[in-house]
Amino acid sequence: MAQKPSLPKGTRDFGPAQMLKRNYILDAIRAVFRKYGFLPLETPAMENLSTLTGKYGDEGDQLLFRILNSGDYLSKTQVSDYTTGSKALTGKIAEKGLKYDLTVPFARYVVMNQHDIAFPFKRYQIQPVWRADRPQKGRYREFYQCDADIIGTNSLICEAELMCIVHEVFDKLNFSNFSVSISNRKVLEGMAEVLNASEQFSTFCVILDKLDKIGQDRVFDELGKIGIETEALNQLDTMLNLPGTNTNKLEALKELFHNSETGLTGVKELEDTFGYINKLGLTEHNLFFDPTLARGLSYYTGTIYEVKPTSIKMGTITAGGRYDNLTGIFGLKDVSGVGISFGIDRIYDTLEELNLFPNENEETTQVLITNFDTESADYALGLLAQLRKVNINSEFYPDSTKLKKQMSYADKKGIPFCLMVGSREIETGEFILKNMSTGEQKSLEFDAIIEELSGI
RNA sequence: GUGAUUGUAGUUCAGUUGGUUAGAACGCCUGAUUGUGGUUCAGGAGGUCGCCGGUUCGAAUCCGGUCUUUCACCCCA
Repeated sequence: MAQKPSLPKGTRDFGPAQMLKRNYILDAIRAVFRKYGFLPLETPAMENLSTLTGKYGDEGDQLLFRILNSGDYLSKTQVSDYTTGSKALTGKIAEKGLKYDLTVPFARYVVMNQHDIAFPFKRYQIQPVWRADRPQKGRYREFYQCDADIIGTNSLICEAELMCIVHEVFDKLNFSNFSVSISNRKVLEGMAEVLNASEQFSTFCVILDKLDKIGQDRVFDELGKIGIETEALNQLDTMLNLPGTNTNKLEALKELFHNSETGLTGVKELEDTFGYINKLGLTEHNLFFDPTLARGLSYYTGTIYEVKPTSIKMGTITAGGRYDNLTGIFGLKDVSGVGISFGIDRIYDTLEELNLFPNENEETTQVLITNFDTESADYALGLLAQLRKVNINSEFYPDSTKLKKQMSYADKKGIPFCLMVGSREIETGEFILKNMSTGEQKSLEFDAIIEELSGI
């Protein structure tokens, strides 16, 4: 008895209709990455666990998919490993894991190839990653990341260029209802200094990050619980709700940060970044300095930013930031990088919800030649070859079944034209070309048909 | 990892307090139309009610387990 097939939890098939749309997004992203001078890179699906573990925190380690060793994987274990618990045991029976993101394998690659790489190194990478998370809305166990990173320079011009990339990609996709929030981790450190909470900086960020989710009141409650005083919270309230333009906000922060060197550096970096953005000709309409932005704790040290759609309810669709010491964990110190990651799955959902996918698909077949019988099939194959020679996407129905079935196939596949090549047409040298959307048919010589089809 | 939730035809879903042969819409197949799709009409096929076990004279329905779906938390894209 046949068993019902199924997919592993959190994974999906992408059918032809979905793939055409996904490729539409990926092509746009890839084209812009190339335009800005990024080179492609791919790394293996699996990495040594020693490369992956310890880079994403304890939580992250638990979310790694581990690959069971090949062969007699129990040969290196003892009964005591089993009784000690699964952690001790997995270390001995699994040496490899599926990659968790693209950034750590990239850092591993840069360190391994540091002598061949011309710095600053600009690479883009579009690959699936895997997390053993419990799936939910917008979260899968296998999903794609589209990353571009510049490593080996501190220049804030890179930040500005990444902002241009964001705008250019979404412009290419005819999507304009998004906003970019940008901040700098040094600004957050400045805030923590003003609040006298530098010691608890990472806790401070975790709580602040919940702001748009649980609201300022509850965030302040939690901050109060970790010992931040009411007076300090009043100052924080001021900092988080600065009025005016990006420039106004940064100016105001300078006053508030007069005792925090780190904070002032952060403000300066943001000012410089905005300056470069202007010089690159990008209007700031979709770009906002947001002092409440607190994402990306793990390795970000400077600029941080994220992009969200404004007209619909949707999480972050693109994000990134600067990391000063990611290669340091593999032994290459003082190499700063900054990157961007487009979340194609969420961009897909956004474009779908806003109905922004183009209707026409160049990739689908333009014309279907119908199959009447063996003799006309031989003739039709010659015409098929000629159509393809002039780059008209075309196909020939492989079986000489009823016309009804063949045309129904063309209809379902969205093929705009059917070409009838039967004994009558072969005799007269005029073939019937049927427009499937209007139902109109013309009897034309083959040259005229090519002309008709190329003129689309 | 924690707490909920879902599963019935290819798809989306009905299915009463546990009671005879589990239904609908859409889709699919055949014909009306032997050289014409998308419209219309007539007919037809299609189900281990997720899986395993339990309660019962009797289970799609109640109970337990398991897998799966979706959602929230943790965390993250």
